[in-house]
Amino acid sequence: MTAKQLLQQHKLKRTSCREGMLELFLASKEALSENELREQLSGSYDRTTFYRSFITLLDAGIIHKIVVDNILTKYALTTPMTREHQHVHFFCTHCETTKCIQTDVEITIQLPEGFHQDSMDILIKGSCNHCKQ
Amino acid sequence: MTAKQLLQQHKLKRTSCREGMLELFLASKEALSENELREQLSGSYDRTTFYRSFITLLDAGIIHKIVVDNILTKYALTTPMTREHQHVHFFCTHCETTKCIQTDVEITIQLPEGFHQDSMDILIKGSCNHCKQ
DNA sequence: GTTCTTGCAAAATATTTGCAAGACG
DNA sequence: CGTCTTGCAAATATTTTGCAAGAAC
Repeated sequence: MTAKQLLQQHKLKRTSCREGMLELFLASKEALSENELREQLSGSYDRTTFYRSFITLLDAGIIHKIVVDNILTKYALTTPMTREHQHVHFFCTHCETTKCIQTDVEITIQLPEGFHQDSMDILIKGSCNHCKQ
Repeated sequence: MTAKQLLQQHKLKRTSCREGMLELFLASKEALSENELREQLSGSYDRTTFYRSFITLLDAGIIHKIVVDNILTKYALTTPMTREHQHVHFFCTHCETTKCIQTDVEITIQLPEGFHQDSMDILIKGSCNHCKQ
């Protein structure tokens, strides 16, 4: 799957900003922040454009957003694996690497009477393989 | 446990802002936002004071912070139940009510080789008992 | 050529910091 | 009275909006 195909598949205009962002997402094993994208695209685009592109790609479901406390916002491709209801993210508290974790176990939490669950976000914080102590 | 006791126990000065905040937390079954606290304390304190009081109470471990995406930040008392490594919050996408959910089930997620878990935050989104459709 | 996207400027929002005045113990 | 806390002003950061020029199809 290429950036071009992803955009066409979702009937989105193929602009260089969107295509550049998607290429970076496709090449990365980890979630990326706005700043990381900006650096790698050599600051070619305005911040406003990034924000609007994020919204477009989020709405299309091509990427999803990962927010860690209020510290950090990252984005990652939505793959079949991450499209699931149940979605686990790992955040390294040392290097801030953030990634989607595959899980086969079905997690169920008993809610109080009258509460209804739509989705569940799970964030695990710790040290990644490069930062292990 | 009273607000006064909580502050003394943690060797914190007993100021009216801290005490007022803690009284609201003690009386509430749900997490509260800065705005909710401000309204209920009739805007008696500066925003800066709230932020600094949050930091003080967070550092002391008296309260904890719940961030929902980037939309909303709430705070709730840290009770023995919520002091656990594993922490479940419920967020109602209609009325934005946010609360800590008790769970006895121990959730374990297999991390990739070399990754180490310190903590896990679980956020369940859905409708609360008042907003159920 | 019509519609959607971009860049710029500016506004809105959330949060942090410095400093002098004031409250707590 | 010494130390910690508050309020104000201002800085910083993030995100949103309006509008005219430009690109995509």
